[in-house]
Amino acid sequence: MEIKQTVQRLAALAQENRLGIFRLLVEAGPAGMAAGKIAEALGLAPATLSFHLKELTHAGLVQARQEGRFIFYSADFAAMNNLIATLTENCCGGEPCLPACGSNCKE
Amino acid sequence: MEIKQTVQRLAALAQENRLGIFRLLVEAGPAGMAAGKIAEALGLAPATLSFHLKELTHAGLVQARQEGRFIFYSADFAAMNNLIATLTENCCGGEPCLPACGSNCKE
DNA sequence: CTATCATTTCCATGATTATCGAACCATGGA
DNA sequence: TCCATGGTTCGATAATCATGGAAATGATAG
Repeated sequence: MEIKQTVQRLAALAQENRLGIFRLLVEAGPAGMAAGKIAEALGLAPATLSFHLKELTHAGLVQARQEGRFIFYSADFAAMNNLIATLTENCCGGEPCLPACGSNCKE
Repeated sequence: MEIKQTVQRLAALAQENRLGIFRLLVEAGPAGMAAGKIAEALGLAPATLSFHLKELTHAGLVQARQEGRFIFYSADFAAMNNLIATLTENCCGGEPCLPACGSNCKE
């Protein structure tokens, strides 16, 4: 992954509200969540939420899909994978410095 | 890992110069690298480098150690592990959304 | 078409960040 | 002690970011 893109994605997640949004969307799964619901869940003003969603979308970490009058946002898991893979390869000396794959690898 | 700390570490890496510094330090390994060498390698003014090193140190991603007249900075691999683990658990729906541990898991 | 609801865009504001020259502090050798 | 060298802190500046009210847009139902 391009270094510029890595920085952009890290920056997108490096903000409390945006990280909260993303975590919520991960929880929500591929179906995603309407903008209004997100705003409600996190107590954000519509304009503020929109601003953050734009950041996340622009970074490629979330996707938007219109459904009726609502706009559903969902996490882009592949993008997140790429980011984590890049960090692992690129910032852990080639070999993952993880205790190898956390708790879910060999079980 | 605390969410505040996660945000702080993401923010520390979400800047081109700082990501560059960190990658350099990962390459340098546990021995680390003197501040001057980092500045030289990345073409940063001393004050600018110092500013970024402080960010990284404060986020717990790098460690400083004085050696003679030099100050050696090194990547804190454990901290990076924690960050990646947190992102994996927390932002990939509990189960890592990675194609499972990249290329290095089962080999 | 119009009314209405969901969301975005526009705009202003305050806060934070990045940069770097200059002054300062610390260490080790003459 | 005094100097040279390696780094940091201070201070100023410009740029970017976060926030939310108000107005505009887009979509749908009636």
